[in-house]
Amino acid sequence: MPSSLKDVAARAGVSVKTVSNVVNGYPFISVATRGRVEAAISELNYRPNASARRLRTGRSGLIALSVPEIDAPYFAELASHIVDAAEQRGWTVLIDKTGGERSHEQLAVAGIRSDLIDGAIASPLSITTADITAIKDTHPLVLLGEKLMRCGVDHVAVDSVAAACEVTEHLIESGGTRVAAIGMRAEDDAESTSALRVQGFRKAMTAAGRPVHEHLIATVHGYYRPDGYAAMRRLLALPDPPDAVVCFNDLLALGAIRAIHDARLRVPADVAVTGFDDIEEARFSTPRLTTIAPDKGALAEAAVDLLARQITGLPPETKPQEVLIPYRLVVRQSTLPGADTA
Amino acid sequence: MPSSLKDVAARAGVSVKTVSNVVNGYPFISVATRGRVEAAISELNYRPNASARRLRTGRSGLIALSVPEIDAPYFAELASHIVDAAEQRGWTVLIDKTGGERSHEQLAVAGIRSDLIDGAIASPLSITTADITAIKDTHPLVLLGEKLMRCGVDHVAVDSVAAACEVTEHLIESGGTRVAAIGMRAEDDAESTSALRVQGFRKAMTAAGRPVHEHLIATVHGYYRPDGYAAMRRLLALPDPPDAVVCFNDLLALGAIRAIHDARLRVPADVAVTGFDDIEEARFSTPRLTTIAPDKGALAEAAVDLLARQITGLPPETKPQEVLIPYRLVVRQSTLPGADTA
DNA sequence: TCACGCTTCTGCAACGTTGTAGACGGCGTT
DNA sequence: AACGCCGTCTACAACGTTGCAGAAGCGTGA
Repeated sequence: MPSSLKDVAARAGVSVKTVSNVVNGYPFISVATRGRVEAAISELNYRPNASARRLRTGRSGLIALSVPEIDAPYFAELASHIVDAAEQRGWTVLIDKTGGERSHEQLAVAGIRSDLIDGAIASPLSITTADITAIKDTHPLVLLGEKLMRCGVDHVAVDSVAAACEVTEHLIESGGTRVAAIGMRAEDDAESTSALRVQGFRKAMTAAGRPVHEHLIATVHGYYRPDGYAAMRRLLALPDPPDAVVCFNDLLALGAIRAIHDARLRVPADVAVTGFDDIEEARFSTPRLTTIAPDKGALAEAAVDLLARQITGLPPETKPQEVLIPYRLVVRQSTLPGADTA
Repeated sequence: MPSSLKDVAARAGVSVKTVSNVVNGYPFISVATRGRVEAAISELNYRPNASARRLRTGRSGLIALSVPEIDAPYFAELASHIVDAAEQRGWTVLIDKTGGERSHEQLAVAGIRSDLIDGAIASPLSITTADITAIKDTHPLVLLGEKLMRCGVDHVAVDSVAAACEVTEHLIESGGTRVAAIGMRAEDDAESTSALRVQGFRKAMTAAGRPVHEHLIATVHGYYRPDGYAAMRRLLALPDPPDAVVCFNDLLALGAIRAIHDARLRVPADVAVTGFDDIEEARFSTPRLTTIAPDKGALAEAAVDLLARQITGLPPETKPQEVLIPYRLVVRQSTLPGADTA
C-alpha cells in the first residue's frame, strides 16, 4: 500500500535513483525534474521506508533510552526531556526499562536491538565497567548518573557528593541535631550514586563537627515510596530517633514523610526531611519538599548532544566527555515552614 | 562488525537459507545440521538484523505507544504495564508523546514511522473520528480511553460514567452536602473522558436528589497538579464553597488538596477529595487519596492482546472489540479518616 | 574540429533477510 | 524394478534504499 521510490519514479518519468537524489537533497537536479518529482511524491504521499534506509545506510533515526523504571517520576520526567531534545534532531526515542537488572541492562546497551537503533542513552544501575568496555567502541553510548564515571564513555551527571553535602549542611544549619540518611544500598559498589551521596553526607557531618552514627544511615533495597516508608519507620523506632533526614531521592522522602505522619509526628517540626531530584510531586506534597533540583533540561540536552556527536562520527582525537550538570538546593516547607520558594 | 546469515552459513558449511530456517524454527532440519548451525550462531554471536527482516517480512517487532505525556504518573504506570505485556510477546515498545496535539496524534497513529512499527496503541486526546477512519484499515491500532468508542477500532476503556457516578455517591454518602467536580474541559467534545465523567457526576447527584450547581463544576485546561490547584482556589473563593470534590484524575486531586491546605483547611474534615487513576502517589500522599483504581495490568494486557490479534491477521469476520476494564473504588483518608485500605 | 569539463541523470549492485520453487537421496509400496 | 513420497537442503529473487561508476548532453577554449 505505501508507495516506494519506484512508484514515484514511474509517475515522474525519471529513474529511481533520481527520486532518491531529490529526496536526499543532491544538488545537481534541474528545476523542472525536481518539480515533477516533488509533485509525484506528494501525490503518492511517499514516505521513505526506514527499514530499507537503515539496511542500506546503517542509520535508523531511532535512539534508545534505557532506564530502570519508567514509572518512577524522575525517570519519566527525564525521558520526557530527552524525547523533546531528540525530536529537535529528528530522532525518535525508544524507551526501554530494565528493572535495574544487569542482564537487561547489558542487552539494552549492547543491543538486542542494536540493529535497529543508532545509539543509546542509558542510566545504569547494576551494569559493570566490563560490560561497558566490551561494547563502547562499536555502539554509540552515553551514560547518565554517576556510576562508572571513568570507563571511557561519554557521561552526564550531577555532582552527587557536593549536592548531598549541601543538603546535609542545610539540615544542620536549620537546627537538625540528629541527622539521618535514607538511601544507602548494601548491594551497590563505591561508584554508585547511593555511595556517593553517603559520602557527601559524611563529609558535611564531619565538616560541621558532628559524629556520624552508623545506625542513622538507613539502607534500602529500592528507591520508591515504600522503601522510604519502611526505612523511616525503623529510624523512628530507635531509642534516639533523628530530627532531620536526608533522603537520596524524592520518592524515599515522600515515603518517609508518610511514615512520620503515621507516627503522629509533624514535618518539619518534629523531623525535617529533604529529597533529591525535584520531581513535580515535591512541589505539591504536604508539606512541600525541600530537595536538590538538577537541571533536567540541561541534562537531556547534554546527553542527546553527546550521542549525536558519536553517531555522526566524532573527530578521532575527541576524548570521552564528562559533563557535570548544575543543580540547585530548593528550600521548601519540609525543612523550613515559612521558606516556600515554589 | 555484526555477523550475518552468510557468515554463519559459511562457518557451519550450509546454505544461507538453512541458517535462516534454523533461526526461524523450520522443522525439517537434521539434528546434525541444526547442531552445527547453532554452534556457529553462538560462536559468531549472530543476531538477526531487524531492519532486513522488517524489509522482507513487513514485521519489525516494534509497536508504538502514543500518550499525551509520559511524565504524567498515570501514563507512566500504564506505559510500564504495556511494556511488560509487550515484552512477553517479544515486542519492543516505542513510546511517543504527543502533548495532546492533534497533528502529533495523527502522525503517531497514521505513522510518520509506520514503516518501522507493526502497530500502535494510542491514548488520544484531540484526534477526531475522521482521522481514525482514514487509517484504521491499513494500520493496526488499538485505542485507550473512552474517546471515539464507536468508530470501528479496537478499544479498551474503563466505564467512566459508572466510575464517576460511584465515586460521587461515595462522597454524598460520607456526608458531602455541597459536592463539586474538577476536571471538565471546555474544549472537549461529548465523547471525551472529561465529558463522560461529568455525566456520571450529574447522574449520581440527580439520583440522590441533589441539585447540580453549575458553578461547582470547575473547568481546567490540563490534567496536572497546577490545574487542580487553580480550580480548587476558585471553588474555595465562592460564597458557598464545596465540602466535597470529585476530581477527574489523581493529579488534579493532589493539586486541590494542596490548595485546601494552603487555605488553612483540612482534608477531609473541611473538604473531602477524591481522585481517579490510583497512581502510586495516591497511596502515600497526605492524606492518602480516595480514588477510582482501574486495573491497569488488565488494561495493558487487553490492549496488547487486541493489537496482537490485528497484527497477526485476525479472522475477517471478527468485529472491532470494545473491552471494558474493571475498576474499584478505593476508600482512603481523603474522604474517611479511619477508612484506610492501603 | 576536438578534447575537456560540467551538469544532469541513469543502471547496477549490494545491504540481510525470507518466500518460492525445486533438487537430491532414501524409503516404502506396488 | 519402477514409482512416488517424504525429509532435508539449496538457489534465486525480491523487499526499498543508496553508493558507485559512468553515460549523455552541452558549452568552452585551443
